[in-house]
Amino acid sequence: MDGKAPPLFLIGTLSLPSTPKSIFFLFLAMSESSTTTTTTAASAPAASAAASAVTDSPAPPQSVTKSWADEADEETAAATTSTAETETSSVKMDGLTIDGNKSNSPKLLDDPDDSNIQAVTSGDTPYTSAATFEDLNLTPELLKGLYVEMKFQKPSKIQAISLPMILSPPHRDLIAQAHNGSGKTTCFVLGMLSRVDPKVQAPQALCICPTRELAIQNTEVLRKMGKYTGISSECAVPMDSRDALPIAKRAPIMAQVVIGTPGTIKKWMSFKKLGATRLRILVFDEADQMLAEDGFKDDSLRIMKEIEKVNSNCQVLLFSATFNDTVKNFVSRTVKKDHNKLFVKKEELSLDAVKQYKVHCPDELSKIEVIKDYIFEIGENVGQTIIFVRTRNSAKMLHKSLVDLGYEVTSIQGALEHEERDKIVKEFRDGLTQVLISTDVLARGFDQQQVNLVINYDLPVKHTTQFTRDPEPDCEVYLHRVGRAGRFGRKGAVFNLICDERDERLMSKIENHFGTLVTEVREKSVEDYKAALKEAGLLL
DNA sequence: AAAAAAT
Repeated sequence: MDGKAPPLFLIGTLSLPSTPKSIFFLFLAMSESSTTTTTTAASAPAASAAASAVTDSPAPPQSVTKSWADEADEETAAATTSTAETETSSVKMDGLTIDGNKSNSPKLLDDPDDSNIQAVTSGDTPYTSAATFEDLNLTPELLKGLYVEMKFQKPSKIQAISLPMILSPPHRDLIAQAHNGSGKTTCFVLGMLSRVDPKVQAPQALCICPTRELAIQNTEVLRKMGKYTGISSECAVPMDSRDALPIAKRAPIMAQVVIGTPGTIKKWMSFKKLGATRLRILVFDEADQMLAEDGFKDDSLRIMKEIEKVNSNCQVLLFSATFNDTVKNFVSRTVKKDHNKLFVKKEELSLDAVKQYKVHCPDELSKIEVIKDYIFEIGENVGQTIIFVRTRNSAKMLHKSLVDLGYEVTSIQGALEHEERDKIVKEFRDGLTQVLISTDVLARGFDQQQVNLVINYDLPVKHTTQFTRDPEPDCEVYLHRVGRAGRFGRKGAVFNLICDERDERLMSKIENHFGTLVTEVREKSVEDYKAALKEAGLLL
């Protein structure tokens, strides 16, 4: 691309439903390939070609830890050299240092969207940021859903920028990154709903998600938002044993929107029950995971190919809060060449509204002590809590320990039966349970506004380096876990339980990666934890 | 080999 420093333009100020006073500045880069200059009341055009480059940061060496997670494991000392990805920074950002607003305007704690999004648009289509939902030419039924059902007032920042790109011809593919809890789901759900032709009774929008829970959640959001549109939808996740008619015997899917997990969608397609000829829009939620080598890459590409076979004009949307360099590079080659993209620098990705802490625990057992003696003591009144663990076994064991101690906690992990998973999530959503122990099955996307506290019982570790002497943290997963708190700008706190030098190094690598400071809590007294939660804004 | 999906 170009190596010139593109000029910057201030294109809009917006506010969010839950944060009425917030003001943000959005800078977009403009380059020679387009010269757009329309302006509306509170918005202006998004721009063209320019791009982003992100780099990773390293950190120090070794040690070993014993945890329940490791019990079933074998210690292999095969030292893997840290992943040195061949990153052709085909994209660059020279003059694109868009830190302008940082120094100018003080950050508001409850502002979920206070950082910059880099927009790179293809061709010369001018996009005007949407100041209101009315700007988007939505049907009255859909607008009503937004206002009445969803109780939205105005588009969030990512919505304001991405929706015009999604909705206006020529309906280019879009890769969009935005912060956790900033309203990505609304972007693609609204996109799907508004691109469906109500008169056509066939699948026209397809959304693929990494977990059953996310597919169900997204389906629920779509049904709520689309309540007045009459648009039909189907959730493609494995069904409960009993009332499930074998797919071979089922009638073809007529629903206009299908949201599901890769396996079931593949299955439906291979049984010719899910036709792709009328598809107009294909969405990958948590797209980086859906297209990652150790994720669902094969499934995703397979599905895309199946669609391409019968359909040449299906818009592809890729959404996630994280795109590491490797995935980002691959992903850009997966979609059509003239796609648009929105990216956030990784340093600006961690949520300022969620305060991060680390707690030193001498050993594995003391982690439980910290949880019950301190965090539970004061955490009960600050909302719901999710405790993340690394393995299914950890989930089971920690669950048992806490239940034996008399606490009411539940746990979820992929080995549970579907029904059981659904039940546990429902109980948590209904507020019947206060504390949920989870593997990374819920690390991404799970949206429960009452969750204010996240505990990393185990830090997330990259699987490939897990048994090396100096494992790498999984920074993406870390960010997603943290993002379970602080939904839509709410306040939150994370406690990372650190046990040994290995954990120390993981933690500091995470801090380096995001350029954030994780405050240490001295496990001395309940007062210290109270102070921490006060600082996080969760206690008075 | 983790977790995720699902055969």
